[in-house]
Amino acid sequence: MPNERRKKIAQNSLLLQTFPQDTQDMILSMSSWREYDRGETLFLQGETAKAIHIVTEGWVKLYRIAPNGGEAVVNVFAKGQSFGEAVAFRGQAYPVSAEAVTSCEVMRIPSVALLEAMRKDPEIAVAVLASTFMHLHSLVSQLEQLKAQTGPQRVAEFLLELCEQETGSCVVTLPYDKFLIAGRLGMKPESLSRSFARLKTAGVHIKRNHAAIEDIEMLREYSESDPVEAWHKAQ
Amino acid sequence: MPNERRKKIAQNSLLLQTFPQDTQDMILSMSSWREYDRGETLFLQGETAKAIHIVTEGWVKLYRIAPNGGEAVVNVFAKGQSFGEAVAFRGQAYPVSAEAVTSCEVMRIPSVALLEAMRKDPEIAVAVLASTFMHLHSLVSQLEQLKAQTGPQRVAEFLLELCEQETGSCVVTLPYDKFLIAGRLGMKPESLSRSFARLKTAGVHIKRNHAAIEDIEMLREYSESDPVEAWHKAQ
DNA sequence: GGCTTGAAATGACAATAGTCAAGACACGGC
DNA sequence: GCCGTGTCTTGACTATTGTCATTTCAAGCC
Repeated sequence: MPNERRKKIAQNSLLLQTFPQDTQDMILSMSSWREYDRGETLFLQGETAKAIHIVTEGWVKLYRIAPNGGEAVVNVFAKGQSFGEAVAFRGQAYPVSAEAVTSCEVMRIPSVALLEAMRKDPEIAVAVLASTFMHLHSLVSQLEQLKAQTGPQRVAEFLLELCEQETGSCVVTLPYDKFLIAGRLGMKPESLSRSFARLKTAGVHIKRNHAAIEDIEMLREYSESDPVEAWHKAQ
Repeated sequence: MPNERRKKIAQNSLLLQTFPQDTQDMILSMSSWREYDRGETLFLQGETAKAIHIVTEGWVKLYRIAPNGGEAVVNVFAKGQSFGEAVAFRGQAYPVSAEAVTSCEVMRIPSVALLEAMRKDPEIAVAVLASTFMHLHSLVSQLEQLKAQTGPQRVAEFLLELCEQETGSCVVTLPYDKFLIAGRLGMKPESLSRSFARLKTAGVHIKRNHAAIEDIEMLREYSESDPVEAWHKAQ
């Protein structure tokens, strides 16, 4: 396999990119890769964490099964993103389960490797904290969305995060199937469908797994508007 | 003021309790205390973080104002709890705002103090990461609740977290006013009222700011049951 | 081409949660 | 005790979301 490619992706990940070269090499030499098929489980909630994961290809979802059987998608990670930093250090139990949503390739850094690096260079600890903070921040954003925005507004924000531009119009590709998108946004697939239908008046047109956005700024305005106001706009 | 009491609470906080004695002393000597009146702001989202906070008396809420004006309560902290660990190290901007919900007393640890401690003893970094992980975990739990449980079930779980026992019956005191509880649980005060009414059939009786739980296990079963099932029970 | 299959959209209905307005209740001041 | 204030509860109504059944659509296969 193209081992160099993997290394490059890992080195450019948010977690490792700020580390000095020799530390990166040390960590990479202690890590392993594994490929997963779509639907395969990386780990289950409750299992003891012994490694940090970095996605080098494909998509991985973190989810949680509530005691009542409901599934809550906590996050979906793409190439270059890492997860499990904070939990691995203490050998604690994963609070979530992880599953491959496409066939994918994941790098496993044994937590002892990072612990060792942290002992040598306290700056590494700060870098790990910074990376953990990103996750914290993303969870806070999700909470805000769930508590303070309507369904269609959450969908609008999701689409906005996918496009790279700030203004104008663009076409984005939906990264995974609608069932998963719905889960990530805390709604049922049917509600997602209806939300897409609503967004037509805000200049969004869905065709298969592509979404055409007429005017990014208009959509942003919609996602940031007052729920009652948003309703009138969508009539 | 009883400075000894403050120090004791801070030392028993989840963040500091695992630190060696001399590190605790060093950190405490560099910290300051401040009192806040109900409603006063500790900091606003977007401000640069320079310190970690530990509540030594009263209650502090972290909240976020969405672009559309909606408020989302991210968490409410009691005596002995700390927040702002991950963000302070990088001098990043707070992702949330903090406000005193009762008159309270808060200790501020300048981030330089902890950075210094981390440089001396890498174990400190692991302790800080563990503490950050607690926050991460609590946010994940909240997401699960919001996405996979009905209103009354979330209220039931909130009550269960307040009682210390695992079985039998007990009376818990609602720690802050219902408006704030509603916000924390992602609902309007009216819905909270109705949820309480529903929980009567699950053996919960609200009187002022006290909640009497007839049978803790029965309530847990209710909070963990399937939403549709839960509805039949509540009829 | 016609068939099967799975994902996605739609419609009808039930249940949940929000909004607005009115009423009940405790607490403090006088 | 009485009254005002603010908090909490209740009721009526509306909007949103979930559920279930049905239909549409596109893609793959023989």
